[in-house]
Amino acid sequence: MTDIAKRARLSRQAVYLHFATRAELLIAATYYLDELNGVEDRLKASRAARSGDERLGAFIEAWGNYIPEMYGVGKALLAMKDSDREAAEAWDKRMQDMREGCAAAIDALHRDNTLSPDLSPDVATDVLWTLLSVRNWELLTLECGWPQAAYIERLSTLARRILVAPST
Amino acid sequence: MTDIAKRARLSRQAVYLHFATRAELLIAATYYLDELNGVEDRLKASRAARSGDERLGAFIEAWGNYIPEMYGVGKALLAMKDSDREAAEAWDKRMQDMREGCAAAIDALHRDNTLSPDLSPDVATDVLWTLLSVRNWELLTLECGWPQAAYIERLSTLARRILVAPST
DNA sequence: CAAGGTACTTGACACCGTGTCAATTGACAT
DNA sequence: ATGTCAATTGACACGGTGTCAAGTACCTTG
Repeated sequence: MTDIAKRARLSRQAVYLHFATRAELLIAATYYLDELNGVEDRLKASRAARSGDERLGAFIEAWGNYIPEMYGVGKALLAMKDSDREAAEAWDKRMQDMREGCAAAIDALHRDNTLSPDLSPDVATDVLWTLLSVRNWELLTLECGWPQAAYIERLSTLARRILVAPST
Repeated sequence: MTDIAKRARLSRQAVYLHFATRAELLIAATYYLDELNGVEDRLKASRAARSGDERLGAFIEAWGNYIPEMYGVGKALLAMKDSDREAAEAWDKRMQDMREGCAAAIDALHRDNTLSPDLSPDVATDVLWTLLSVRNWELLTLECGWPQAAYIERLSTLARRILVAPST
């Protein structure tokens, strides 16, 4: 909080006039960032895709490119998840929202009859959701050094290979 | 530290007579757990497998079943990774060791000529390493509710589908 | 101009968790 | 009986979050 106040050229106490707790501040920051980046619209765009396969690709691209934008605040929120109920709920809600995107993509595949036959929609959603987790992005880009573009591209192929039935 | 001391029926200060810092204690705990569970041997067993495919399966099973055993301490270590150099190094070392197991399995596939042709060994190792991360285990079993056996089985099929070239 | 409100300041303080230190105790071995 | 070792109690420093009180600077409105 001291650091944040400094950057804002405020006293630490003044920050508390705007946000009651650290968690609240971070959560507000995520909303602000979302608005700034027009995330809603970008995710909405992925819903326009016709085929399930296209939709999957569009969703991965939209979400995958969103991660680095929110990673700073996201990491801070994640770090306090274990000790702060408010932070945990905010994070989990975000992840549940994201999961709906996954479920929608899987559903589209399912309707197309292109969902890999040995995966139920639920399990497929679990897999996609986990594959696209922020932690995985962290590992692949920051630890393994994948450039962002490679991350998007490789995850798209990966997801497709796992989830989409091989075209006869 | 207070809680740990209580459980050990010691004063908090006495704990510091044995372990200089919280991080040191947790790290020692991981070593102790490893020894107790004979993890070395179990991982070694996976090296005996003949084909790359077998080796991959054995490794996933060994590591995947190791995760829940170390998860308690592992989580505590992970939680302080961002704020404690010692903890970060210990964790990263563990993950690097695990990565070697991944690399060995990928290498075996590569030698068998059964590694999926559109993946370089390095990228394949990155993918397997990420797939088998503790965070992914956490998401799939604790958040998605996969039973441990399902986790192992599904991850094996998943990994195989991603990494192993479809047999002509 | 005066009064009031608003945003902010400084400074003090409580609470919690980690880590340190000094003085003491009790058991055991030589 | 003496020394050593493991543990105890109690106090304290430090850093971070969150709270509170009192004061200030500025702006609006009557």
